[in-house]
Amino acid sequence: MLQDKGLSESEEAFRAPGSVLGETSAANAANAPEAALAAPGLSGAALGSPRGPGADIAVATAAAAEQTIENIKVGLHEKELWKKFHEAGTEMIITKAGRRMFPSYKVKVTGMNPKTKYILLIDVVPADDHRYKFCDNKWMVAGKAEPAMPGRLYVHPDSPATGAHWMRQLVSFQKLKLTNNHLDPFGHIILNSMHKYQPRLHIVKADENNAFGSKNTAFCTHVFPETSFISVTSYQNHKITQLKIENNPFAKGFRGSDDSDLRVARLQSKEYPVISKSIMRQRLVSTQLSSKPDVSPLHGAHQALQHYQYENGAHMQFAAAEPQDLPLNTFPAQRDSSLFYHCLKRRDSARHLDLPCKRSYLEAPTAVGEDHYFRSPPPYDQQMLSPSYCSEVTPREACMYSGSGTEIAGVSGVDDLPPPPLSCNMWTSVSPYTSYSVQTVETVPYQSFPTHFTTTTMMPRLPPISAPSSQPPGSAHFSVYNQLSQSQVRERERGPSASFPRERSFPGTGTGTACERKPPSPHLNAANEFLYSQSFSLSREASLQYHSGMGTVENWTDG
DNA sequence: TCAGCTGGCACGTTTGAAAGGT
DNA sequence: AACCTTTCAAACGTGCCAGCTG
Repeated sequence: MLQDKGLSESEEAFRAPGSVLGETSAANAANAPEAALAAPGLSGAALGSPRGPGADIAVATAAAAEQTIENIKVGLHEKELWKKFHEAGTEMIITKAGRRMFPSYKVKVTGMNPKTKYILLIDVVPADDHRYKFCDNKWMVAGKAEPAMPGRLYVHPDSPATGAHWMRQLVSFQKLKLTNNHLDPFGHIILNSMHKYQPRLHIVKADENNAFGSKNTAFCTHVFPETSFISVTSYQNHKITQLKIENNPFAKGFRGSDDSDLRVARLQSKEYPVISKSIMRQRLVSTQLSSKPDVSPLHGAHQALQHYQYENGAHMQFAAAEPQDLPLNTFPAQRDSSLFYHCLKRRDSARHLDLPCKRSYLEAPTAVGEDHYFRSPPPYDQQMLSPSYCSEVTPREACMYSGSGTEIAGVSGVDDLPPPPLSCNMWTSVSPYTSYSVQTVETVPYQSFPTHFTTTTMMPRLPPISAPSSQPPGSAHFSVYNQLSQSQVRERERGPSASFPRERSFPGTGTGTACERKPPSPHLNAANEFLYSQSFSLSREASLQYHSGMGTVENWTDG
């Protein structure tokens, strides 16, 4: 199950002549201008940064891991499609029940050690601290961002798996869902509507226990700027709607009757609004209901039919075009690309690939259920303004110790705060994207993060626990379990012998209450902890220029 | 008043199970 | 009995709109 079920693109798509991947390499950032590296956590030692006693040993032992990690390259699948959306200003619907991303996040990974196990996970971090509104066919800043939502991680269900497994074919995060439900029990990524976000892919080397966090743990982070998006509860930009309808197979019901018509409709859409089937249907109903008595009942239907014909490109003129429906490229492309993809489809015959490590991943009891090494960070503004917070906190101080908050006394603004309960909502992603390293080759009008490397942290820091978006009291266990996807929830309930069934979601009812659920995957916890730790690790080296998304963990004790 | 959100709807896709054939 | 193919139905994902809400 390398790919989420339902994924059918073949790896040949990446091998076919002419196919090109937008690729990032943790090691070769400087040599990959097309790559957008971000959030790198390069070992400070590799850059000659000052370290405390013992750090050199840790760095030396991590060298081997770095060798592997830094060779990993990640290519974004369907980069062209992503760019299409990006140029129009990608919007992602968020719903209470959770909505998938489209285009879905799929990558091709190369350069892994075939025998080494890795954990792949995604988080979605705020791209800035603005709230947006769609006005005059373009996105405009509408104020300051609301407090960040719990920065959940989406761990690929195959994790941990060998490099050979990951490299075998596309790695799909198709099942990742976005929600605006602050209390979402399914582990979906929680976002604020009308905010801009940036997904990030993290590749973490698993240790001998199929977890990570040991001394040699290394990781890299890959960011594709074209995958940034603005979360919405309903589409704002008509062009995005059309792109979704045209490209998402699930939205075929809103297309024209056949491809040729669709193509014409696409051409027309540049100049005239496209009236979808559903609009036609609903207009038909409303028109029939509201039509004047002296008008034939078919009149409305006729009008609606005309709309439908226009949608299908049967006519070249449409006088009733509404100005607001005119597509407008609110985010003009900054980079002309000739990238081309071969998008082949095939059934994934190995849909239910069962990894020996999966069982432990799914069933192993949590190794961390206590609040022993998380501390609430200062509020975002403090993070941004406080040099001590950004640059003087070590991972050990932040994460490796249990006990009192005095161990992170260097963290400004946290001393007065009680330690938060351990939770998978230990947001790894809360502070705006600008707060950590990003190398963006291309710039986008609404992006505010720097277009060149300015190193700060590997991962964004925790939000203030006083933030309104924080977990409700006593929800720690609940939150921890939240990291499991619905399928994982069901999988757990089916027991270890169960195969991987087709996923069914049960919004609202779920498959049990939070208190009935089993402990979360240790990997999920570890993922948060590990990545969170790196934020502090790299904060310490804020003055350095990083060119690789790699980091090491020193003195990690996995639970 | 209005921007944003929610719920219900219809449509097409996906997928596992069942049925039938080899 | 085992395997493969086809068919079917239910669940799912999607965009749409009316109505609701703060």
